[in-house]
Amino acid sequence: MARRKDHSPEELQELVISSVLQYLQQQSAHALSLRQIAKMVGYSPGTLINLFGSYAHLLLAVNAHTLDQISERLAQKLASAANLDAQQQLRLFAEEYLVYAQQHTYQWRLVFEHRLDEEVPDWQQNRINQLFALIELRLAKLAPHAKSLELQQASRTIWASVHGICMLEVDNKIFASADISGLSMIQSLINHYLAAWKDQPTAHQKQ
Amino acid sequence: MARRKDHSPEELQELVISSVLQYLQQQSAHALSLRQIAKMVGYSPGTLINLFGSYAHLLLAVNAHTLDQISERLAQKLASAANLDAQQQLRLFAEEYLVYAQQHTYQWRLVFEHRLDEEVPDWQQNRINQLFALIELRLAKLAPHAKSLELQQASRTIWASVHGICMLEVDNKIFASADISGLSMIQSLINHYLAAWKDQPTAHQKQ
DNA sequence: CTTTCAGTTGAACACTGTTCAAAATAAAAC
DNA sequence: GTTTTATTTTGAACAGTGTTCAACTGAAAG
Repeated sequence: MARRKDHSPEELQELVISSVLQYLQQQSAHALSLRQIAKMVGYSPGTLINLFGSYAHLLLAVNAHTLDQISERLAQKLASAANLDAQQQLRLFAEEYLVYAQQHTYQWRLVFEHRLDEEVPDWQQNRINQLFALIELRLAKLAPHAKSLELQQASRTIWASVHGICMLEVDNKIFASADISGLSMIQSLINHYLAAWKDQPTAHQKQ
Repeated sequence: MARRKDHSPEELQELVISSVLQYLQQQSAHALSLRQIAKMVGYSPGTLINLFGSYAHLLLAVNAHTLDQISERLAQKLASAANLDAQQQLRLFAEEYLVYAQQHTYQWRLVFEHRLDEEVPDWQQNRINQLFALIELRLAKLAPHAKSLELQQASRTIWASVHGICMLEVDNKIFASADISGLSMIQSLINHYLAAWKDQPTAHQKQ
């Protein structure tokens, strides 16, 4: 059984990834399996392992796709808000991240739930660093005299916080009054944190 | 094969949980299995299922233990800092949460990675709500005129943010200068957020 | 002593990801 | 056009998973 002219290796990769992405619109990746994907695309499990190396690497390829989608959407959002001031841009940035997590919950979750035994590949880290660069650019406008270390500190603090809020939202772990949502929490975070930070990028910590 | 007088059901539960906790000091729960646990305690897999209902519920019992440990440590930390002002208490509270996550990484992760098909049981949510209450008490001291909704909003925003920072730290996803750590991020978050919040509990959002 | 009852087990089931020799086809050589 | 070579694909086999359940054992009740 040699190459079936149905798909080239590249086409098959695309087919697999888009099939999984479609599946993740309805159900969690926990309910998925390699054998199930193989049936979906009409190939055998072994073929998919030849193609991706392992099931874990197949999911990693799916996650790469997701991270690209997120990057693109966030960049677009920023581009469409070029006329706003830096703080509002950062708020929209965070809000757009939340919207993506809400609209593609299972897909978004898989990125952070899936653990490779090896360490995270460089290209994945590069994608994340690009996002940090977008944030730091706006922070630099907010506090022109802030040092590089202070920009890095703030960008990572904000991103980790926004991410944490999104996780709670997506897991339905908010459990408070109906007036409290991921959206209002993100607004509270960005507004309060930045209000203090832009006047004092260095955190003075009283002991 | 009837009751072996080795352990009563309650004793066996304790034995299983403490065995799993011990295992989680060294390795991730992903590398664990029901059959493995059964071997560790010298019983058959079926016995453990009879006892806990399912493997998922066994892990849930482990998580209950972890949440109790966390609650206790946080409460102790607050008790030992009763002479400090509310903001410093909240900082220590968050820092202690981070320390726990660092010291019991696999155990801490399991709490948030493990998903039950059913919804989260009430007792688990109650444990979390108790922690929120501790936070809101300090927030009320910081801003005596803040309304209940504003206290809830702030407590959840802070907790979600701190949690997000801990996840990044534990996953080694910080990747910046050596001067940036989970600890410094938590200090930055608490100091900046609270500095602005206590003067203005309501987040005014400019659009 | 006999019956009842609850705790325990191992075999069986349906699944999982992965390996690999064999089979099938496409491409290359003749 | 035929044969050889190379490559892609597969299904069976393997070791593992959680779960079910009939059968068995030991202790307690009558």
